Amino acid sequence: MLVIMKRERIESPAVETRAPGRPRSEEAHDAILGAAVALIREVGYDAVTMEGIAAKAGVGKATVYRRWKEKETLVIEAIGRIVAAIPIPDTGGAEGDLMALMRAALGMYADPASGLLLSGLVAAMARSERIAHAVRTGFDATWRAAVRQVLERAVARGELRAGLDIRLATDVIGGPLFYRYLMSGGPVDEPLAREIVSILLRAFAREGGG
Amino acid sequence: MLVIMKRERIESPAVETRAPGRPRSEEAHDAILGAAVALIREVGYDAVTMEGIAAKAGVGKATVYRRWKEKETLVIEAIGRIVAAIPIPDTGGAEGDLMALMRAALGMYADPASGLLLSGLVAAMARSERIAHAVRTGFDATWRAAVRQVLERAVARGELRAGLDIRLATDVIGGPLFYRYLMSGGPVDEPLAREIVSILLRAFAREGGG
Amino acid sequence: MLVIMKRERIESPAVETRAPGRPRSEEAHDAILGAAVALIREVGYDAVTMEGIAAKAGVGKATVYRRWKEKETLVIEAIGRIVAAIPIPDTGGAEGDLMALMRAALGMYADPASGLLLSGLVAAMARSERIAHAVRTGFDATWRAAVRQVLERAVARGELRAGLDIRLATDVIGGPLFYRYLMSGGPVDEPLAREIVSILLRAFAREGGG
Amino acid sequence: MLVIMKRERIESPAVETRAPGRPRSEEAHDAILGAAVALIREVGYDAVTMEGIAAKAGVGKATVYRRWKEKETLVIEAIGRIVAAIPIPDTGGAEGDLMALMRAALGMYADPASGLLLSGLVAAMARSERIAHAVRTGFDATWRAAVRQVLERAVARGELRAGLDIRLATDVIGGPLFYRYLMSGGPVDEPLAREIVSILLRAFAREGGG
DNA sequence: TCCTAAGCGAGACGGTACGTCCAGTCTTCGT
DNA sequence: ACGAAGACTGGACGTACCGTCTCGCTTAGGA
Repeated sequence: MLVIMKRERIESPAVETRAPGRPRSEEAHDAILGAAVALIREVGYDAVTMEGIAAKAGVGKATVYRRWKEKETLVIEAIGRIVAAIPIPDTGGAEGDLMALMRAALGMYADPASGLLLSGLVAAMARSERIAHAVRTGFDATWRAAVRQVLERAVARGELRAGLDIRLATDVIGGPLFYRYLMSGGPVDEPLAREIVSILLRAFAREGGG
Repeated sequence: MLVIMKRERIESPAVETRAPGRPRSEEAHDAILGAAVALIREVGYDAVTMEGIAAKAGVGKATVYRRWKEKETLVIEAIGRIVAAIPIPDTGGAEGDLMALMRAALGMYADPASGLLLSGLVAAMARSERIAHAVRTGFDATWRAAVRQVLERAVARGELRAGLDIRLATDVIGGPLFYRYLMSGGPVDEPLAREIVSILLRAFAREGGG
Repeated sequence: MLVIMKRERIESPAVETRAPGRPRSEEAHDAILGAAVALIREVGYDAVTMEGIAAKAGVGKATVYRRWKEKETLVIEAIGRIVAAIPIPDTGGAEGDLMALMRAALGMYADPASGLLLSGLVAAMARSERIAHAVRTGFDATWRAAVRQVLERAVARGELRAGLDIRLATDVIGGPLFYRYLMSGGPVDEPLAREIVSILLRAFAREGGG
Repeated sequence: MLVIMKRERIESPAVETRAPGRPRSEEAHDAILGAAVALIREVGYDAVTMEGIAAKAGVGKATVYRRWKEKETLVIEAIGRIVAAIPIPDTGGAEGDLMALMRAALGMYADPASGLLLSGLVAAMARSERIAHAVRTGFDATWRAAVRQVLERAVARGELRAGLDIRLATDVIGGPLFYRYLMSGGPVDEPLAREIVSILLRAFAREGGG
């Protein structure tokens, strides 16, 4: 699952030594990243062009290339910007916590821009190991961390059995939504979320429990 | 989940009525697809060009564009050639049947071409409703039909509870593999498959059953 | 000078005839030539395509190529169709005859289609000696013959001097209109015609004449 | 009549204000025109391709298209390079001056490239008002200005009658050569020039003069 | 205060591929 | 044995980007 989060700069010039000459403009930097994010959401990954980004940012192409050696590098960083902080819920129970997480995910899928973003991302990941890595250590990791924390708390409370495979559980929670959204085209909604949480709870309930 | 089938042409001329004029050359068609497959293997997905494909196939560019409106469509179909069909298993038990299905899926994910195929497909689907429809009624529907048949048989045998949501079950079976393969990057292997089947069987077991 | 006729007869439907499987080759022939003429007038020589001609004639490309080996050959023949019989005037005097000829020419220049036709023709002549020959022995020759006859009659009547260079006189009559129309862009009208006739009469008046 | 002049750029960027950005390369410009001229000579007008020109000039296609919107415009300008300027003669007499002008024109017609140049120009003018205007205010105007000056001097000297229609005289001088060269195919030579000058002098001689 | 290095927006540069359009040829079917 | 339809190879067209390279200018810090 991915829920987009806040991420810091991936590529940056070494700023340790004081460079001579005019310093790089922080404004231009932000404008470029902002334009890239906007274009990725608007037209999708493939249709984004460096010229379009530069134009939208009101910046010369050279200014873009001075900071990012190639399109891929910039897009990776831009993708990192498309983040939502995902609050880790604490409702006191596993079901409540998981549903809160699910609702955050549903919110993302409900955004019409997400289809292009997600699919473009997936295509880019398949083509570039660097992009794949950026996405995995970026917003996917954030989601997984949130799920992990919720699950561990549930284990600690005795709601779920100790030793459950957290990675597996995470994929079971997020996978069906992802698959439905991108491939099979069914509704990605609250009932689906509820069913999945229910399946998970049943499957990983404390032994001898429920 | 999708397991690629025969050769469900995405772009195809209406073949209902006998067309006048010279029919399209099956040789040219095969040569183009063959050249595309060869080039994808040689230089990789991104570096494939329509001009290169036409040249390697010994064919005019117009002949390529007559069949595939755009590069993406052709490349997707070419990659689809690499992947194989899925037989509907009948081992006599739900677990055996589901694992057989899973192994077919694992086989596809194990093919290095699949990442490109799947991600290209996903990106194309997000861009084009036509492609999305073709994939959903083609590749994906085939997989879903196989799963449905296996599940219905299990219900008939009393292994699974009547009235289970087959669409949901299908997404729960296929989603985690798809998600792991394209997004989170974990292993898509036999243990994962076994766990998922196990979760499903537990979640949808006949009520009161063991 | 060339004088182009207003020739209709572009369409050749007339499908009333029952075809027992015998060639209607003459119809196709005429339809092709008619379509070629129409297209030359409509869009100019360069923009004419064999496909356009075949389509407009309601004929397959092969049918066109069966009769004319290449575009040039067809266009040559089509151009030959765009000729008008130019009536040789006989007003009883050189000035009247020449002005009658002039008015025929002015009529052609007044037709808006003539600009494209003429310029296309000129370009085609420069490119192809065969086309040049066709044009020169086709409608240019018709014009020259008319002028010649008028001038010879005038000589016979004693209005113009014997031994005048008829070719020169013809070029002096036709050249300025042609040049103005195609190059300098001035008006090609009655006053111009009158002046030219007047110059010619003065220049070639019988020696010792008025 | 036209005698091609200096280098009256047909397509040119607005040069009034200092443009931002990298200025266009004069080297590239010359290389393109040079390559175009060379190819026209080598393979002929029709067979010239923009790709060939760009390749021979060692230049990207975009660099060519940035300067000339279409093939025709470039080729016309390239051909214009082949032809030289026309000096305004001053021999002291109308006949001498006019014959000097005529000889300049004959020189142009004698150049084998001129047929292609002229016909291409004419075709382009018929297709494009912009090109027509450029040619009329460029090439053609230069010739007309020279003729005008010669004629006005002759009027001032009393050799030709006051109030003669200069535009008419210019067309009568240039038209027959142009027509003969492009259409009727007769010789464009000194005798023709001499006859035309003679006709003109007779037709526009000072009244009562001899 | 001026010098120098590097920044800036703008846009041209050489390339490569795109998707379209014809020329002239070939192939199928129907009449 | 035609003729209509339309596919075939080949190759130029004009466009759009890529990543690089000037241009004339601005913005600092250090001399």
